[in-house]
Amino acid sequence: MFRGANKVTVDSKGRLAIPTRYRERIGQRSDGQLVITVDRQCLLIYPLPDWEEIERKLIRLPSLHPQARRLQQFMVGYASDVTLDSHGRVLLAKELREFAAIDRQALLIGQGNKFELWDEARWSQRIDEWLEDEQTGESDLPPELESLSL
Amino acid sequence: MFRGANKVTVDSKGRLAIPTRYRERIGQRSDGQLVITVDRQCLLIYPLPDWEEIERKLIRLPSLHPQARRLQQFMVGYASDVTLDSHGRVLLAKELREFAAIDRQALLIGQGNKFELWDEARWSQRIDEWLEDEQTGESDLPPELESLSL
DNA sequence: TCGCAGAGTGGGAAAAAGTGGGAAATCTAG
DNA sequence: CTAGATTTCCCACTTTTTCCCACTCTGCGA
Repeated sequence: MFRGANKVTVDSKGRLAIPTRYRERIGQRSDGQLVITVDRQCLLIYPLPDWEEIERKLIRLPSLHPQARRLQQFMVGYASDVTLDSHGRVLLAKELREFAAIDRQALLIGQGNKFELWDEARWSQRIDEWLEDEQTGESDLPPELESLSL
Repeated sequence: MFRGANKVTVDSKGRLAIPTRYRERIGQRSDGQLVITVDRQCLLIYPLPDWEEIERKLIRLPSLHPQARRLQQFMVGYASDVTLDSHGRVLLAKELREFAAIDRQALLIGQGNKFELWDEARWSQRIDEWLEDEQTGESDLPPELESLSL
């Protein structure tokens, strides 16, 4: 399981160093092969085998449903294969950096079987939104959440 | 599986360079032969064998059904055979370029067994639509999507 | 406190990919 | 049959990518 948040920097060539503590696990799981794709506002980073499972699920969705089609289009469409280089870095394609507005400072957030990669500014904006929503009590939670005990 | 987004440029002669990482696969699958046809807003690029399968399916559709007829007409009608040249480029027929409003800057989007080719401006418009819909909570998702865990 | 080791960062050079243009070949129309 | 136009093929230049090396920084132990 990947956990924890790390500040990371993307250098001028678009390279991103994966924090060392994850490298061994990634090496084991997929021989250093990762797939990076887009979410609404951030990028998602999967070990190759985990991605392949997701991809299978996506492809099985009904392709005439516009929302499903769009999800396929974006997630599979942007998915890019990368391999860790000799220093444990991966190259973020320009298209991905543009999509997620990632310039230099970013946050790598462990999320179980994947990572999220956020532009620093967007992330803090998101924190603000979260706190605001809590304030104004925007809480029509789905039943699964209602009964969740933390 | 083809995946990933690439910025590509169509030169003044209408030629499009297929990114190298796909070439080997295309060479194996169809000896460099591709079929390019139209979708509603973009072009579709299939390896020849995959296209032939699609074509068979299309032709078997009930030809009295107006929507099916139209799909046949456009997809089969515009389908054009191309071969990779010595530098891995293909020639986009003028009719196809006009149909999809592809002028110079375009995006090649891997979608499993095929590619989509979008005019750059149209594609970013599509991204905007996606983000908007998500915002406004247009969520009559099909059950397959509701329960999808990424 | 100093120095060493591991991690992170930046940059240079070789190689590969992308791009554009020209010449030869083919086609079309008069 | 010929002249013009279009297509096809190939070559050369430019840009990007990739690989590798070197320097810096931080944290830990001596």
